[in-house]
Amino acid sequence: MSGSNDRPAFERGTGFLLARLGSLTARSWTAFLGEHRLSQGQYAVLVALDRHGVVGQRRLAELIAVDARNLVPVLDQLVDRRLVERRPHDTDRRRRVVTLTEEGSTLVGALAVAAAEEQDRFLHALPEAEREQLNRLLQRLYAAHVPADGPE
Amino acid sequence: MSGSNDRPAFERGTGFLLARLGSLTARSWTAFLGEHRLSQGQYAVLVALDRHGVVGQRRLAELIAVDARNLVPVLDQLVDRRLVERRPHDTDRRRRVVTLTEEGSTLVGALAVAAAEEQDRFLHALPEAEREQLNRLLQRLYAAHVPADGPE
DNA sequence: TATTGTTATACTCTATAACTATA
DNA sequence: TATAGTTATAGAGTATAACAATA
Repeated sequence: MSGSNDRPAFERGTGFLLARLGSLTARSWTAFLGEHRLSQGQYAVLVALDRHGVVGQRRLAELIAVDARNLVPVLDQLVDRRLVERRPHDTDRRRRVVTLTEEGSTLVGALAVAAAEEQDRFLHALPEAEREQLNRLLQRLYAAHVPADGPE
Repeated sequence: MSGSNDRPAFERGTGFLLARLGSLTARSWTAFLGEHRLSQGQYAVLVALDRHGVVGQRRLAELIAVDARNLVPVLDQLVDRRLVERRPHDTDRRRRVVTLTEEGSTLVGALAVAAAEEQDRFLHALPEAEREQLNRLLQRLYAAHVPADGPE
């Protein structure tokens, strides 16, 4: 007698699966990014900057759904490697504006193909149509939890 | 000029979304489970045991897709709270067999409704049909990465 | 030799509290 | 008074390396 009881199957609940699959995906990303000496958080910053251009740290933290405090050491490391720059804001002297350097931009571009292949490996169990379906659903869910691209 | 360039939108890639949404889901679970003094890992163990019954630690680690070494302290805590028991295997003296206690089983049952509500809150952006679609896709993906229910 | 469980250790991610300098 | 960035710190998740007991 193993493998069934009279309770709902939370092990198959969407929330449970999202958390576990997120963990597995993060592991996969970590292994892949480690080859380029990047953490998941660092890569998230690079990708977000590549898409959104110049932003303040607060806005950047929102964009990648991490806490602004935890963003500080991540940016420190990226600045050390000259992949991003922190510069003072033109008018608001509280702010420090973050941008990709030439080198950072090049790295994101170079990783693009390999990252796509890595993703394909992880999704190998799903045929193309289902992958697109999954992607659309995840985009909608993500948009509901992360503030969209706004002004400034 | 912000919000577009000529590169593929990795920020919207499935792997990226899975990792970020997994993180957000884990945060949501952590906040919810914290009210019951449970970590995500502890809850994963309880749920897995509730479904699969008596298993060894190696098999248990596989079932919830965590490393067997990291399972040790998690089980220690659960044993301290008398939610699970570790007992010697009947014939193989290397093994220690893990089971839910009466108290652990009761707790999982008590959390069932609240956990379902928590999940609904997180998925509020998707209508029912899409939620089921998402759940099916995630189940298939999860099954491809985690060994299914086997003998013993 | 291989397997089960374990310890020690380190890095990443996340969260709470409190501080500074500006607005 | 509120906001942008920061520091210190702690807990949880994951990973590598190495070990004892048993098969």
